[in-house]
Amino acid sequence: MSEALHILKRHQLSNTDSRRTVLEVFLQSESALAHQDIERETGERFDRVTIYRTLQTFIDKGIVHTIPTADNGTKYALCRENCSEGHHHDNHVHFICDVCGKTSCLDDVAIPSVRLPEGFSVTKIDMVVNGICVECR
Amino acid sequence: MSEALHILKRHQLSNTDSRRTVLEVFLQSESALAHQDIERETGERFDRVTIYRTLQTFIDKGIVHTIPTADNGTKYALCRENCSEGHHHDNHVHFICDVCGKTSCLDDVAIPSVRLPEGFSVTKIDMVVNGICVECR
DNA sequence: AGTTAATTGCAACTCCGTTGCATTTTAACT
DNA sequence: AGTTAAAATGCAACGGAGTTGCAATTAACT
Repeated sequence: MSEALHILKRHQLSNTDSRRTVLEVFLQSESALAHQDIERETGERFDRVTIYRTLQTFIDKGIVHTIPTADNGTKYALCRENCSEGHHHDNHVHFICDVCGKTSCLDDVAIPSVRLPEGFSVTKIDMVVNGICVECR
Repeated sequence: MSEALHILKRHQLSNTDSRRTVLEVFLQSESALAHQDIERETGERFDRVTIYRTLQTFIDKGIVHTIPTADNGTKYALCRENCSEGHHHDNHVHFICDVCGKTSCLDDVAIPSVRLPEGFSVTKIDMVVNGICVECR
């Protein structure tokens, strides 16, 4: 059984053409993908709306997580750790290369803790680093 | 001379109704503002486009900086430190309260340094913390 | 194979931000 | 103050991102 199929099964998602194909695109990609990238990589075979809904389903199930981009867009990447339904554990730094534009999860770089002023509590932290990646330097 | 006027003078910006009014809104606000907030606070007196252009001018001049929001929007806040033309020094953590929704600059909370893998260089770091602010707890 | 529920595609829509252009306002200079 | 050139504004129109309702299609199960 293919990896993609396995993931769908594990999350009790029905095996549809678009879900399988979108998952395969993620599995073959090293960097995070924008909605447009996915449209292109799937060969324009699926409706925009279908891809949006597929992505939303994957997010709900903890299969992918989102990454905010500098221009107020969203990119999507597979969750490495075991994210559970409705709760993500993507406590890692996201990196955007200024040269190649690729967005990637630095899975091994944990977000450092930060001391907030008295009375503030934390539920979520996003850290996005821009710079030049190891490929482009 | 009003504070707003002073800021405009200092950055060699002509003193127009919209610029003065938008600046005054910022000066009177504790939290960061979305474009919509500014439209409302200025009494719908200016065209959307004018406000967008005014904000862009302020960003270019280092008067305000942007803050990404969770839903891929943008908020704007005055720069406290002296940002120079074309270069911002907003090296502080941004905080979004899950209860009141207000976005604010934690000017006193510096972004902690982070160790990236070998070969990666850094040009910019964004850190956005979600949680509950001191007012809402 | 047939039934039911889930998924998809299509059309339409909202929202955010941008661009071109004609009109108005500002600022600088008599 | 009046003139003028440059800058700023308002309007209309556009483009992209994401959403919603609904009818048609497909998957999963007996």
